[in-house]
Amino acid sequence: MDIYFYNTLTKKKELFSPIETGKVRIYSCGPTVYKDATIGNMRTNLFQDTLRRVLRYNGYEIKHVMNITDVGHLVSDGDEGEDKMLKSAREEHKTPLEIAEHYTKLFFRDLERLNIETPEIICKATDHIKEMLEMVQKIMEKGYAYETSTAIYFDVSKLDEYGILSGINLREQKAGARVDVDPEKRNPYDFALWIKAPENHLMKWDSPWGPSYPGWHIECSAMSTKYLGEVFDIHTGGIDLIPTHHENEIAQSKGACGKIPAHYWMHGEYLLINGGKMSKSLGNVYLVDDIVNRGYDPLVYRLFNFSCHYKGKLNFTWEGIESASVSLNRLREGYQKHLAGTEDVSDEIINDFENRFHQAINDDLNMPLAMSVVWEAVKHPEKSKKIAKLLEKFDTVLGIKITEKREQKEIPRVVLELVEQRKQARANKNWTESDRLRDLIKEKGYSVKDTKEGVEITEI
RNA sequence: GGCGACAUAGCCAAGUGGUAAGGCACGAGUCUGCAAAACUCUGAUUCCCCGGUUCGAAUCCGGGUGUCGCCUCCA
Repeated sequence: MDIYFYNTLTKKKELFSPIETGKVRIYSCGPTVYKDATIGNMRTNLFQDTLRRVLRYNGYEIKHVMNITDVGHLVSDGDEGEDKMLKSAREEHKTPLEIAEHYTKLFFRDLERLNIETPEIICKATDHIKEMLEMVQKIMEKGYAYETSTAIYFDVSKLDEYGILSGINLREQKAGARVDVDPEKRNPYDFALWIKAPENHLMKWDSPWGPSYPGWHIECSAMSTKYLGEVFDIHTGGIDLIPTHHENEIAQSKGACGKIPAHYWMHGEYLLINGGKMSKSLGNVYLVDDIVNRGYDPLVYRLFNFSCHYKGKLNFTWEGIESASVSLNRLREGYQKHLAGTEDVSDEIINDFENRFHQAINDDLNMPLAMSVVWEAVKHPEKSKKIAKLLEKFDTVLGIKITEKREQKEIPRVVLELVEQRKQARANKNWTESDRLRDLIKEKGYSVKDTKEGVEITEI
């Protein structure tokens, strides 16, 4: 079945056609490991994970590379200010390496909690200084870069179409809108490929230009080339990376080898907080921890993301999370009913569900539409193992662990005793006592439900 | 000033020419001693406004209005 993706490069939905039959090579811009990853970062990772899962559903073999930025990302994209890693290190009284290790660990813990698959290759910027330097030299030799007293800059005026991704036109840009600190820069949009290190700079390497360190963008170009080749299939990232980072990656690749590095550029939209933007500088940031601390299964956040297309703004509210939480529960219970079901469902119905689900995910990852098919299957009146099996197949894309049962944690003996007492009271039809005990159990943090199979005890 | 996105029921949201998916909430019912959970049923003559094209438009065109994002950091 054909797959269509919206391509930021052409601003159109296009038929996906890989370079190599049956294989897809993807590069995703990963985290700068200087602070906690937010649920906004995770939205992008969820989008990328869905992309992987959809491609695999279609039978593709995937080679997915994600970088870890542990050097070179300055506080400002205009190549100004401190390196983010150094700033965090200074603020937290740690070494840059410790900072990187700490936040990398937390990042992968969040990926795991959200059931996001780890890309085949994870690569750190600091492990690829050699490759980066080689690329900078290549760009330099081809005449696309120049040296100043502080850095090696890419000369954007040497490219005929800098800005194709974001649609900016250099001539129409307001002069001076971008304030430059470095007067030696030839054009306002020139960016640093390599930066000469001031004395006492913590992270620096030897280079033809003395002790220095990489600019932010070169790592992605160098590592994607190393692991995926000069041109690969799909490049992904958050929408904010379009105007600077990805534009510059394209510039670098064109400078080094004359080609745009990827055929398809896909970008995930922002997650909003109560209708406005979330940003580290505004301080209205939520972490996966915040969701877990409110007692939600982290996969609730995953399901929440499927309520909207990846290219649309998604508004985060606790009401929305509660809604997703109820949904996740009902999906899982619905699955259990089909699993225990003994009725038969025609292959025609199964194929129709499968077909429509497949069509939805192949249409630029239309998860909201795909979910409507999932719900139809879950709510199908005939309870059948065939549907349970189908839902398991769907879950290879959804990743919400639909087969999971509600966790029965160890219940304290005190609570069990109260439940036993209540059972007695109910047998004696002593409802006042029964209700009193139910309140008491609630105070201990548990709720009781009287089902046909007996009493169900759940932690609140 | 430049670039871009969006506007569909109380909320989230799909749908890009053929007569409005789905989820949550609300309400009614089944079950229950009562609850809770679960299940069943129920909601837009209508898609921001005004024109136009068409047999036919939420969907295309023109013009408004409003919201948001980027061009400072951020996925």
